[in-house]
Amino acid sequence: MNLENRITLAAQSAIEKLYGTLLDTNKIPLQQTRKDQKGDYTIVVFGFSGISKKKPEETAQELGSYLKENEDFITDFDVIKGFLNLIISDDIYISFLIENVNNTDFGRTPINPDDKVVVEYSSPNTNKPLHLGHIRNNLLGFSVSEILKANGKNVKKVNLVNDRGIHICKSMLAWQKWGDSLTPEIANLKGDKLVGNFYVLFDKKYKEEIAELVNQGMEKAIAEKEAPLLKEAQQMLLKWEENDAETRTLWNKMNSWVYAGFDITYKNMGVDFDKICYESETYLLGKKLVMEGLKNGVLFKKENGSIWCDLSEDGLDEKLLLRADGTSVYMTQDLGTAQLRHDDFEAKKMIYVVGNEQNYHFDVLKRVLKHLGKNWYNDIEHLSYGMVELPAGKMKSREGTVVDADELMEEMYSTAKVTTEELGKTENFSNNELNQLYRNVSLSALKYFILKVDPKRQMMFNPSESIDFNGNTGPFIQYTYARIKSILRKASEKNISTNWPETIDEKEKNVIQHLYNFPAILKQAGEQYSPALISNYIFDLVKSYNKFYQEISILKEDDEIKKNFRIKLSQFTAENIKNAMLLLGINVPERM
RNA sequence: GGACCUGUAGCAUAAUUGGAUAGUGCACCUGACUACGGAUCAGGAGGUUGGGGGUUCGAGUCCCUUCAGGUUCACCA
Repeated sequence: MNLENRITLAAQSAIEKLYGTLLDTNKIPLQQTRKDQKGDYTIVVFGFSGISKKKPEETAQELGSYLKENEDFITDFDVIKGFLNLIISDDIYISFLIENVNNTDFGRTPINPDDKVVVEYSSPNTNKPLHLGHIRNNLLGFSVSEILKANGKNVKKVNLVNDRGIHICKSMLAWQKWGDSLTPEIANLKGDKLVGNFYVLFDKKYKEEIAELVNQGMEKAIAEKEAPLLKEAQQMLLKWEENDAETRTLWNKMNSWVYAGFDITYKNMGVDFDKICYESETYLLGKKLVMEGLKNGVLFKKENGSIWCDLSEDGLDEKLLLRADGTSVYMTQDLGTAQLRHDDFEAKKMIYVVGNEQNYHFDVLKRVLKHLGKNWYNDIEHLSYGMVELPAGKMKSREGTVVDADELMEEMYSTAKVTTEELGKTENFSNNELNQLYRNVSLSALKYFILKVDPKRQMMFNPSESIDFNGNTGPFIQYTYARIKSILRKASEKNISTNWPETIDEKEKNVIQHLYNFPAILKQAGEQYSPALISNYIFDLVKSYNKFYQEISILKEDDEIKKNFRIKLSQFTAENIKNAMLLLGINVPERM
């Protein structure tokens, strides 16, 4: 039984004895005592006044006296207004450490194979390279998957590649027209970058056409629809859906360039997938579902042949599901994808890691599924995260205002190299090891920087200010880990005592209290899909350890029992830092 | 215009889900290495939680109102 339960149970029986009322334990508000107050746990007694018929302060006093008297793990208490602060016996913390120090699965729940969860993330378009927004998506998806695994879920990580649609045709068309048979090899360029350039080129030429049409006296809105280039792209999409051999060959070729490019980026980022799906494989199923829906009368057809879902009863508009020319739209694909995923995995939850700009889309998706009679529509969960904003505003690929993923990681690497050369202890490192370390440190800075922010929040990134390596950062945590490991290397042979101290110092206790909270934090992070909770936890743990480290000697302690205890505490802290950082997809180096 | 989201110190972010004097990091100022690794630690300064009202023992958190920003409402994805 954990400490919180022990306290609430003790309080429950105390209240019954004192006031004759049996309260449910979840009606007893328990929280950790603020750092600036004396005590470990606090019972908030304002709500008990009705039962005790006394002022909150008196109630707290009585309750505190009773608990101190009758519970040996509560050694003292302190009352401030309606707050009853309890002081817990050191024994509890000492034995907690002893019991868990060798538990490498501390806080984790064993995986239950039946508790299946699908996490979809990344989901790039194959017409442009990955940028900072994708980085947030990838890191979140990967980390949330790890967190769910640690909470016992059987997680399948899925990448749904958006490989078809008019936008893909645009870059294909541009390459066909002006590409001059250029390949990534000839251009000496990553495939995704090359294709992205043609997407931008299309947009440029398209805008030129519009300008010309407007010059000739056409209205801008009409010109945007009538521009020959757009018509050509639409033709191409039609040919693609008709399985035209030439179009498909070009499509396959250009997409394979992009995939080769993405693979490099994913590898550098350290994310991976259990399965890669392609929308080109699901849109037909989507079409089928739409036709079924039409037959069953839950959808309707307009005069021009387009098919719609009426969501006015849900307080929304009509939603297009198939165009008049019979080609599918984004929603069509997603219907198919959802069905396929539901059938394939039999998952209890299907989590989509997608930006909050698509909140409406997922709302509609679930409602359409409901209309189609898919009673599992509620298994879909949209993990909606905020946009990454630059000082200049939103990133737009077509306008070139993006922070490229590869370039950003490259810059971080250089910074890590400079910093490590200046401060690191890397004598004896081979070139290979150095390279690994720079990569490790730079990725930790980047990943931590992004994951420490609550996913729901929009976050700010200023490319001209490089990401920090001091303070609340990944490298700071890595440094603490490396320093502990250094101590442990020196301590390994001297560690002989098997006895434990009877009391501990305030600083030691503080570290243990943080460690003690880890399982609860992990659980909460799993419920809220929030890596930020984990990163905040690690930072607080590390700070408390550093305070302890700075003030209390470990290896120079004469008392063997105390020394041994402090080594164990350091060992457990290091292990926990390592495991918690892995939940964020970050590795910690033994030396740096 | 309708719908949804977000406003916390110069910047970036927390707040145990309604609890105590709103924490923390960067940047700024002061101090600590003949030390187990100073990428550290100790201290200082910096706040009307966008504004106004309400609910109650108690509000950054809930309700109303107002201001500012963002997203979305496509035969784009």
